[in-house]
Amino acid sequence: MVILLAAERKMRIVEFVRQHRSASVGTLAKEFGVHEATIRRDLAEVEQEGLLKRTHGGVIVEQLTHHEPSFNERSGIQLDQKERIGQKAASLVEDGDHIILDSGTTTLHIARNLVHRSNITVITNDMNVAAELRDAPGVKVTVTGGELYPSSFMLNGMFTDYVLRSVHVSKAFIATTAIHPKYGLTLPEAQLVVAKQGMIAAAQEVIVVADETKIGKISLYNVAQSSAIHTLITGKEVADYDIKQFQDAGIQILTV
Amino acid sequence: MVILLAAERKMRIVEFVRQHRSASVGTLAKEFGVHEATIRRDLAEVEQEGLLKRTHGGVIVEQLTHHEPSFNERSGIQLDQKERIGQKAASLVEDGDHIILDSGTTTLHIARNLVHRSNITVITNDMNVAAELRDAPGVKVTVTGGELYPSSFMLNGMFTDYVLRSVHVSKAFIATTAIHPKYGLTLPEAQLVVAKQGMIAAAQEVIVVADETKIGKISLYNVAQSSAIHTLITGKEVADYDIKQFQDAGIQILTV
DNA sequence: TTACATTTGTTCACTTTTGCCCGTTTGTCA
DNA sequence: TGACAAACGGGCAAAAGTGAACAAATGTAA
Repeated sequence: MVILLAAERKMRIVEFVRQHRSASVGTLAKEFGVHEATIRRDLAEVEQEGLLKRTHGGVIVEQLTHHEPSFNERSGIQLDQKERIGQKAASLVEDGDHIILDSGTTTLHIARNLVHRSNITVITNDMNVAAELRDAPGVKVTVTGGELYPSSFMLNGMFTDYVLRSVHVSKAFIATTAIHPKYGLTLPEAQLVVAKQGMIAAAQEVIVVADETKIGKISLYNVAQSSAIHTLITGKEVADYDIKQFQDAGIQILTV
Repeated sequence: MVILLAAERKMRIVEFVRQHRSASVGTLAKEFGVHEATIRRDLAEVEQEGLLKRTHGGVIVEQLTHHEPSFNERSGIQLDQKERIGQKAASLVEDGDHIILDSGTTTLHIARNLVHRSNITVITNDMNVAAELRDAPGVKVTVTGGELYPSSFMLNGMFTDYVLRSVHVSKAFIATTAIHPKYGLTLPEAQLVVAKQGMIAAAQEVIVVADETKIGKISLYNVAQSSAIHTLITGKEVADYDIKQFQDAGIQILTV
């Protein structure tokens, strides 16, 4: 362990915590080879300067007050239902999970409900979802990259596909405009098919989130059969008849 | 150990500390073969000149970039300078160009000046830059992807590097916290080095944008030598002496 | 050479930093 | 809620660093 100047150690602490989002006093003490009491004294000063925020047991990065996380707030339609779906979906995420969040307004609501969680890694192709989770201390965010779709925040293309082929996650939350018990997941645009298929292939468990208006719909391009989908989360407005159809297709359906 | 004149030793101390980011009195004493008391006297003078900052046990480089950026960026002068640099940089972009825009506040100003242009492709690792150009009808945007840095909009990591290795552009606009005529482009954080090197390698013409406060600074990690940089755009506040130094190093320098 | 100024090295009293001890506070879990 | 362990902060002494005074070495000029 190289001995550092006190001033430099303080700067490195700030760097370290910014990279790791948070750190315990013990971790920092071991990292820099000094006594825990010394770390506490350092942290007191660093907090005084407003760079980090002290908590019991360690530090976290100071939550910036200007809460302007997402670039844009759209979608008034089905807002209440989407919010309920987002909350339910987020509750399926366990600490330590690595998940994929597809681009969409419903998945954005999932992100909002993950802000206060800890030790979660999120891979997304939506800049809005990424921006929402940007300051969440317990959430690591990876953006897929790719071409930015005009007047949206979705990324798509060969780079997106490459990243999705390079990862493996426990759960993928997929948004869609059409899901049908027999024909499965379909899309109106061919360009988006590969990315969604990549997400499905990268996940152990595939969870589709869709409000009532998407249920029973069929679009032109086939993305995935019903058998590839494990769970569907939708609103309680959906008819019992439809629910039964999905259950018969082997899909676990959660209505909220 | 070569015996140095006092004045030269002082200059060498400044260089040494700038390269190492910090140094203890003992290290410097051994390095220059003089007594610690002599080093202390030197440091007192050097600090008087405002070149380095004294701490208990040694010295560190005055980290304007770490503690005062919020102040600097809010200060109207700096903002004005960045705006001028952004405008000038944007004027170098020709219709049909494919360019890389690095993450940073100055490069964000470049993006703002590209909104009304046509037939331009922008590759960026900054979600803010991407969002700024999102609705520009004549600009295609590709985001590199990667891990999202806490409290910023920068993307970094293996996916960023992969994308940068996969593209070729006519011009890359690089932001930095330190550029020096002799030591070239340097960074305080090791993790960002590969991405910047990728941008430089992907471009036919490398253009560094840096306001006055970055000129002549040296940070720990080496990114690129001066010979790899074609053009430097900075504010007219920069001293003629510094300008000449960069010109002698073969860098075209534009002051606005 | 001598006289004098400047710089460097040495010593020492003083200050800051650090590690450790221990009583108090805080978070967790049954 | 109460018990328990972890974390905290204040006090203290050892260690490291500092500044000032002074001596020694070096440089300069008559």
